[in-house]
Amino acid sequence: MPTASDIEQMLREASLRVTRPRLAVLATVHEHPHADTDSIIAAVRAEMIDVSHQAVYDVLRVLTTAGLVRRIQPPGSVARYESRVGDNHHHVVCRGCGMIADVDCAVGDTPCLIASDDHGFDIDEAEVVYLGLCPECQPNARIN
Amino acid sequence: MPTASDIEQMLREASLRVTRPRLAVLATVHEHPHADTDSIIAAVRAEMIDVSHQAVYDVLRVLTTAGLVRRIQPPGSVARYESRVGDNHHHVVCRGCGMIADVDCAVGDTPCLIASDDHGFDIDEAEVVYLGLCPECQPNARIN
DNA sequence: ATCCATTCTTGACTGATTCCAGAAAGGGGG
DNA sequence: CCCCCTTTCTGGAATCAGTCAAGAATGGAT
Repeated sequence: MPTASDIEQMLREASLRVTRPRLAVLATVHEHPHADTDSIIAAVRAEMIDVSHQAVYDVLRVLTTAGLVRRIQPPGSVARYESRVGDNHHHVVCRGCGMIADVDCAVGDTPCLIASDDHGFDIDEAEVVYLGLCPECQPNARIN
Repeated sequence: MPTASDIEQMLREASLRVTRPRLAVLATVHEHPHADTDSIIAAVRAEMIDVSHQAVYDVLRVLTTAGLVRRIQPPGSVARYESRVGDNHHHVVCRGCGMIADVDCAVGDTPCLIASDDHGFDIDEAEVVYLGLCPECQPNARIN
């Protein structure tokens, strides 16, 4: 887990101003992977840091643009953010409880970038979402 | 393109009541792949069929549950619907204009169902979204 | 220390989707 | 072919995530 000064340095390296909301939000994303915006707001405020929800939305957009966090949008869920960037990894989403876990790509570094027919598109990224049941939800599903 | 009676039969085979809104919505999804809800409402009304937007939302949910249409939610876009179901195919989304095209899976029928570490999840589906630029948007991107 | 651009706050607003309750319509059994 | 019950449709209001706008505050280069 990065320290407060690590976080600060990340901001500086991205040529971003270092402000209290940014430090708090970025630290929170590192502490709570896959958190949605509301959870992030709650977590930041729990640290006794007073921020408007607007500021959090702004900061998350800026951090995403700067590549410091990654925004993921699982089907049927609001936007979530994570700090793991730069490696091409994907996600499993539980159909039962919505839990999200990271998975590395089975094939290679740029795994699914090969579509059978790309229709002339210039493809630069592939988002993969696996859907299934987490270990905890599997027993419940069998009962029904 | 399925005829009106094909559409009707699809509904019956799914044990769904045959109603005007359902016929119209299902036909529209066949005619306009990747349409969002608003476009579907507009297209249905253009056929002089008067439906409430609520009915369209209902019908789409019912058809999705019955497996007659598939709901897709590209990042940064509202929900869209398509009639191609049952085959495991994916989508390319253009970063420029938002256009969506179908792509078959490069690897096989159940392509990316193999995650390197599945965390104990029971995975039954993989959604893949390729992001890039469509042929039309590529020249514009180069200018910037 | 000062100044300007950037960022934050407050509060209102949009747009997609859902909830609700009553009205209407499908279709299997008679 | 008709009736009744269940499912579906209508219209309106509500919710929820996310965005817009204008003014106040703050970071950091000089």
